[in-house]
Amino acid sequence: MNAGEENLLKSISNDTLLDLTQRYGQSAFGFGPGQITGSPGGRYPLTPAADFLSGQTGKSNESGGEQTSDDDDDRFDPLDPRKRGSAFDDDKHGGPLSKKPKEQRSLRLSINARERRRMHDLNDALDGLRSVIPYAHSPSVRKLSKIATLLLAKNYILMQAQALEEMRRLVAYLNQGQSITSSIPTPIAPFGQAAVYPFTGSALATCAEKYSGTPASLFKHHNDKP
DNA sequence: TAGGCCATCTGGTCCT
DNA sequence: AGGACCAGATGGCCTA
Repeated sequence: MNAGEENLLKSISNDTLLDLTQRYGQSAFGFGPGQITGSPGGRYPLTPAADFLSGQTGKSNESGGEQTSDDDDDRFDPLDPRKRGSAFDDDKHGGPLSKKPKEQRSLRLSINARERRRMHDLNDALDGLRSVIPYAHSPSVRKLSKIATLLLAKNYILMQAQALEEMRRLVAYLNQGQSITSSIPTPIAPFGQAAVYPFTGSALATCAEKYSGTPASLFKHHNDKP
């Protein structure tokens, strides 16, 4: 996780994230301390969540499209240096393609366009992933990097699986207690008392928070690497 | 200025 | 043969 994403965590939510960063720190992303070193900022502009979400609006599925030429992609901007591509496909720059036959050049441009669309589809899928995992989507928060998105999603899935498992155990425990104490009503011990409640302390102490879907609950678990 | 992140091009490989 | 997928190379942008 870079410093930009560290800042992201700090700006997710004034209340929950303060607690989050203090308790779980950077390991919430699943990175080890050694992987945090360097920590120069990310390149992301202060992109609102709606910014990359709006990139999906009105977007057709280009993978199944019939467009084949190099300039058919509406997201491809020849005037934008970051979207224009390298000088290799520019005759005026005398790139390798300029020495190839026109047919080969045309084929290469077609392949390039296809690859570009494929990568755009991949990025759209990543945007979709960002939109469903709980992290701040406010304009003041940087967009998650690709690697951070994947790691955060992985932790989120693992946390949800654990939450589900503990919920099952909770239901089983309640059902069991009901059958045993049906004749003699006994007060049930409060959550968190491990002596009478066979669940992990973390599961009990933050039961409500755990299932509320807050970022804190997301970052809390599964910091270890497989 | 270094390093992180990204988009794009490119050639290779595999699959249909 | 054509398309999908992949990884390496390259260069631009941004931030500390």
